[in-house]
Amino acid sequence: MKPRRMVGYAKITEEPALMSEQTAASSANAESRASEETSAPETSAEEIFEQKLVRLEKRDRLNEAGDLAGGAYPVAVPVTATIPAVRAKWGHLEAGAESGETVGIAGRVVFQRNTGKLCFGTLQAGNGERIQVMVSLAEVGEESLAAYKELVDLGDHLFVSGEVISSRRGELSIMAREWQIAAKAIAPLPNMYADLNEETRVRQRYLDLIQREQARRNVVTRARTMASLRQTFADHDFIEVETPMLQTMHGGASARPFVTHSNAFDTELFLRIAPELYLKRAVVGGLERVFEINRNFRNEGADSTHSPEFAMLESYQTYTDYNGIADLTQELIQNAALAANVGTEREGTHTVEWADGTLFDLGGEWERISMYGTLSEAAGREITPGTSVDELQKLADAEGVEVHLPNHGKLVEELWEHFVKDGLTRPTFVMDFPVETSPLTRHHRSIPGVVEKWDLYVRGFELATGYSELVDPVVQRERFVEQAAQGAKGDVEAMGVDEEFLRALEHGMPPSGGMGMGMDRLLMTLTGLGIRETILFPLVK
RNA sequence: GCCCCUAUAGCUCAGCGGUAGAGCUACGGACUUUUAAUCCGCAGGUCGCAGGUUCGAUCCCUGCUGGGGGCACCA
Repeated sequence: MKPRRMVGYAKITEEPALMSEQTAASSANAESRASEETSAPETSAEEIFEQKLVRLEKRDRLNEAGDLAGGAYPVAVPVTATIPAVRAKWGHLEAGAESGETVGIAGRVVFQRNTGKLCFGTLQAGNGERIQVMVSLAEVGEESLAAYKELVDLGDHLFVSGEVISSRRGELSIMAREWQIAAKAIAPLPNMYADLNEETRVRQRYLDLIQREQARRNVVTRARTMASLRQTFADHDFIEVETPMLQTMHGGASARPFVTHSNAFDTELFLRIAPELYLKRAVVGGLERVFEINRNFRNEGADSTHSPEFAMLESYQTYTDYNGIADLTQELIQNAALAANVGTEREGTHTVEWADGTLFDLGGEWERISMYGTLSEAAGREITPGTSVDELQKLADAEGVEVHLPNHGKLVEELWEHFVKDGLTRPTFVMDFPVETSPLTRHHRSIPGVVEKWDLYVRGFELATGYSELVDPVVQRERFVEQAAQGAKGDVEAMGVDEEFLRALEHGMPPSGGMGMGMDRLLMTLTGLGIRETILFPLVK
């Protein structure tokens, strides 16, 4: 599909002179042109792009006609009102009424209904709101009406100036006194009443946005969510920073990085997998409440919940811990839900509606459960950080849970997922993880073998994770050294010893709580959509 | 990385071992109140690409490429 399109496009751009000659010479005689085509195989572009050629010819005519309609791509048109504004002001005009007011509006032609002496068109604004325009022989004259019918196609941007009226059937309309092409569409508008197939939706998102209300809504929800997060942070005196995406060392998470090369430094560079190590430097420097919303890149599998590039929120707050940062996280998400609901019937509530119609309540206090506690309860036996690997392995075998490279921590996590995770429907903070699975995290202040970490589970996936941050530079160095040893053994996800970061930490980082949250996943939580729908332009091959 | 499904007109989709069909779009015509306007007429396709089987392949087989889903890994 794609290669053929590319070939065709190349043909078009290579032969502009030929085509305009041809189309100008034969505009009144499609049949003779067609027979010329068959005898001239080098111009076979027409066979593939008949509709485009027709429109290219109209573009030429518009440009040659000069003031007939101002050319195909005027630098400006005298718009005096937006389609939504006209609707808001005159939406309740009674059928057949005339407002006496003249406006100039522009929009994309999405439907046409032309009769002999009266043409109707439907113009669509960027937000999807529509208004009818009428072009009547009595108002614009014979020449203008004929030009309208010949030159205006579905998909064109059209400017119309005229009186705001309501048609006999009560449709709010602009009765044109003047009209002008605002931008000629050369490519035909897709069918407006059948959704594009999924691939086209993603590859040509602009068509999806023109065509599908849900696509437009997703973009708005995402923007509002981002604005809401920033507002909540601002309300708590956080400041936003941007840290490097190109890094000489990758770190801050266990993940395989993308590798690139700097010509200037003649060195290997990594696209960041997490901003953590830079944000912590910022905290050392005195940015006591700091956050970043930006892209991370992970060279791993892609599916309905994972994209190679994804937007991530990370924040750090001094003089709080993983409990304090859980409070903040809940507030951030609940405010985002409020923002997503603005203008809907659920305005003012934390209950969001997913694309499939499911209502999901994000309100109230979210439960904080202990990983070991809930696992013990569900398994019907006491499981603690002291439970032996043997005993855990027996339980796993009995339950049919397979664990790759089992150790205490992995067994506990896998068993917890098996016994508890699927039962979680409400947003839930799962607290206190086994130390083996979180080597970069601070040990629990009172429970040995456990770290002060939580995962926030929503819809069965991890939406966010929070920590009481490890700030001891000596312990941090030990952990890096262990990681580097793993790397030497071939673990592609292991990070190296980041001396620059350690130097910062040696200057003292205050006790802090830290949190990371996937933005695309937050949008999935608020909309119920897959990750490819929440990202405007997902990576496609 | 493994398994399954899928690719047909500008768009959305049928279809079948005997070289393709619908709706909308496009093109020609009629129509001064339409709402996906309607009516009449008429075009448009290397059936993803490359091989193979066959008298004959869009259809069956193999490989490749793109897309979707599942498993594994990860946020």
